[in-house]
Amino acid sequence: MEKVLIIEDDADINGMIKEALSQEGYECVSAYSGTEGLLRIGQEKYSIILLDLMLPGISGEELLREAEKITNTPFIVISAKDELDTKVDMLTLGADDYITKPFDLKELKARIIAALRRSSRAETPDILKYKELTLDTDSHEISLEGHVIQFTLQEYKILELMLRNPNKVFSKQEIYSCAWDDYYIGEDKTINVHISNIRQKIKKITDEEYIETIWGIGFRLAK
Amino acid sequence: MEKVLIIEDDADINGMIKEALSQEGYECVSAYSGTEGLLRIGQEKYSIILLDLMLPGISGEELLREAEKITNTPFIVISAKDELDTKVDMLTLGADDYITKPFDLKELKARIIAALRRSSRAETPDILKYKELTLDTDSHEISLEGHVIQFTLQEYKILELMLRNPNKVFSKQEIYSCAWDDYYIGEDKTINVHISNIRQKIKKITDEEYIETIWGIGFRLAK
DNA sequence: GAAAAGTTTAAGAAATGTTAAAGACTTATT
DNA sequence: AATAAGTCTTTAACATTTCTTAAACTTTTC
Repeated sequence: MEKVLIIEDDADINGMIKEALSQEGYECVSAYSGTEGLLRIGQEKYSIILLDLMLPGISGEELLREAEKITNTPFIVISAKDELDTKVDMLTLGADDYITKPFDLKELKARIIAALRRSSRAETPDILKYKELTLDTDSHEISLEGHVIQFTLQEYKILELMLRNPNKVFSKQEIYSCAWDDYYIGEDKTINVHISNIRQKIKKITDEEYIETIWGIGFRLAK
Repeated sequence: MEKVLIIEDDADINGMIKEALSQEGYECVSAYSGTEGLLRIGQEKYSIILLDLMLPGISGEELLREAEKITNTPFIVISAKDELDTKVDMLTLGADDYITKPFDLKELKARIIAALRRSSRAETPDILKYKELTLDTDSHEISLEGHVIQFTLQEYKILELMLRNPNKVFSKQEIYSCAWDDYYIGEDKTINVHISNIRQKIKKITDEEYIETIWGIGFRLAK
């Protein structure tokens, strides 16, 4: 599902946008200040970000400049009618599109669709991170503290599964059915062996624990 | 210099846009009907195309559909204020952006700049290089350390695919559907054979490895 | 301390990749 | 139209890597 971050300090407008987009099937997250927005951008990957220019804390311009360093998510800038010159600058600076207040929700939706289409066309790789562990879905490479580690197919799949849900505890059944595209049939030792092998490869580089055992339940990324 | 095609039947508006953009240093060509527009698109490569929806001859929608087949030039659709639904469709259909009449020339310029920026970001170069390997998409020639190597069509397509995304690992399915313009049907040994043949041709010139096998996943250019 | 659950090692089984060669197919040439 | 040259696909034997299983060992829970 497409995840949208709405950075807008006016709670009414923020809520209205959220409601409208949620109805269309988007998953929405609201941020009410520039600093909060930046924080959320750093924590999670969004499909698209709606950014109001007038913000408390940090200005929209600054936010855009900062955000560009850490993500390539497309931005749609929202601003009042009288700031056209600023908007020209925004587009030049890096926003993907802009829209002026008051805006028609239909138009906003259309611009979101267009921006998402453009961004999917550009095809950007997914990069998952957890502590010092980085997984690049494009190159299928996993590196730890800068060192590339060679993982086998199953090991890779297990790590990808965990990195996509950093807090979730996975039962062996879940790991099996996800990484093997198959039903789970009794013998569960296989997964223990793979987990063990992953741990050993990680141990060669750092002593820090990356996979935690939850007794009787399964495994997850270590806190 | 950026070349702009303006497809707009109203001579006054067409002229006004042309004048404004020419002042900014764009080279403008005017077309006054859908058919003329399509003709010009076929004849010459434009950086961006401005398209009025209400056209004599052929509708803007139809034109867009036809044009998409022959070019990847971005379109900005221009239309009257009351056709918002149509515009939503336009964006979904393939337009890069839209703007409603009456519009501010400043805004039009900004949207042109944004569209050009996006398109330049997506643009692919004519000559792809990786280490000592050079592929010229124009002459369809591939050379290694200065020596031209004769590759067959399929070999060429596989190499082109890989050179366009130097880090990505390509599964056999991906290679197949890209180089064969066809769906993937089971038998996967074909690709292994082509990879093998490519490697042999490269080996005649250098011992350096250019294609790497990622077990269980596919192939990619060697680091 | 016994039972249950998890870890590790090692070896054989299974899956996947490589290469060479033959035949099928396509295209160019006479 | 026949021949020739080149290209693509399939087959099959072989090589390599990865996966699973089994067994011995360790840790946790009750």
